[in-house]
Amino acid sequence: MSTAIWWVRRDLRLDNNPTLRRAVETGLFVQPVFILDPALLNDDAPPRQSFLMEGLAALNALLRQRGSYLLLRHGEPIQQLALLARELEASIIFAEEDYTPYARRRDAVATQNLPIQWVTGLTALHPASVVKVDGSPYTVFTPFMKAWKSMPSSLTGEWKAPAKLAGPVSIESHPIPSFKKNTIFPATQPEAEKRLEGFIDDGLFSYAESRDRLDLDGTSSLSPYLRFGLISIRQLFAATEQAKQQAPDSAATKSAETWMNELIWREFYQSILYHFPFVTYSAFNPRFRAIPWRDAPQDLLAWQQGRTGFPVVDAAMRQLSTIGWVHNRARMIAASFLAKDLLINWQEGERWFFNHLVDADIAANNGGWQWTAGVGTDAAPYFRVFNPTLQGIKFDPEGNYIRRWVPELANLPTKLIHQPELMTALEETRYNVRLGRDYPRRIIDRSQTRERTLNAYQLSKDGFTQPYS
DNA sequence: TTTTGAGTTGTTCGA
DNA sequence: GTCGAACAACTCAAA
Repeated sequence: MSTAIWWVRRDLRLDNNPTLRRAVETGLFVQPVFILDPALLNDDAPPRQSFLMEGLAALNALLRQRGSYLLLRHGEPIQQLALLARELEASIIFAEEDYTPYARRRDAVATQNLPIQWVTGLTALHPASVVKVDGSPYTVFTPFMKAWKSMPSSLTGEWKAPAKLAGPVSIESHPIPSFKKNTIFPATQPEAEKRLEGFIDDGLFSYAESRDRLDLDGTSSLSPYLRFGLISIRQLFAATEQAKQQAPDSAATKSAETWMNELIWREFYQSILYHFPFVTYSAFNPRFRAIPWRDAPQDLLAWQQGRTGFPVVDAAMRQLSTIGWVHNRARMIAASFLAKDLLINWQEGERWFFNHLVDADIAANNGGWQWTAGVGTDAAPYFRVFNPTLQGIKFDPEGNYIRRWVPELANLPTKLIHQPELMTALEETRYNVRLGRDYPRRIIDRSQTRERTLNAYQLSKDGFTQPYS
């Protein structure tokens, strides 16, 4: 009997895995394979790399319970797969589609050289299937969302991996590189399931009102699990749809709807990346490709290190470097500050986030940055500049988010924590915080930055003469 | 082809 | 403290 290879990529789970399911349904022996691609392994993103390794170890443990194992190799993926296919006498390979430019180049080579079958699973719906009647892609979220919801459901119900997954032969596997266990986001499938259950039970129906609160756990915190496929996006949609049927009131229904739309945002940005791969190196909107960004390495450094003197921005940036995850609103506040207050190229911020976030996904990270910088699809109007003080007061009313991540301000009363620069000398002594010594003074005066930014964006717009295409 | 309605997440100013 | 308008006029999607 021949073998089917399940090429594991960013679908590190057994249950509700459409790719594994396809492989199992061939009736062949299924051998799970993961290739560590040196081109994707670097030391720029330690939290994500570590999460991946932990996820691989957890997947291997699950497989061993079923008499199988994760066959791991290092090297150029297509070459390694070709070698393995020969060693295993495999007649077919199944893999989940991935839409980054790098993945698509690699996978095109795989299609030409290997007996490979592609399965949609990174998104609930294939990006090429949610398009306008003329076949062109959506570039505005709301029409995309409506079209997405009108599509026939792709939900196929729960699928549990078989209790036995033994392959015919055991061939040598390279060891999984060492990693540091993530104490905040344990990279296991049961942990992801637990979080989903917890969020559906207690969180989903209040999501609309609490999701923006920086000081509460109002979000699902599932993003790292979605990023590496420790949980299935279709399972999230199905669980949400099911819970929505039992919503106790219209507010709860609305909350479930809001959460579902967030998941559709994820589908939207995957679709944007699929149809417009140039967004990885260029603003989506050609009018905003000539903004005269500031070259301000000191300001960039202060932003990266959480030393801007704007408490909520600093809290976000320190949360990022400490745990590799940041509340979505805090991401927007920090991103808006970099692009629209410091007038530093959003791509600098995109890269920093990408290297530090445990959940960083090219499509979502890029989409979020382009949106916040006002240069992307359906973007925030460019004159919309977040005021970090107001955002802090509104979404961290007691200042507890700031106290947690900027501990030198923890003693300040709520009245001052969003504006430590208003402290009198007496208050500095009383709370034992000296500005410029214990906490930085503001690195910019925001009263001028809005106009500076509007001018810079206007210049780019005015200089743009090519027709929009 | 032309027209029309709509478009995630804000801030500031002045009444 | 609250409210509406301005920000700047724009593009997208669908009828």
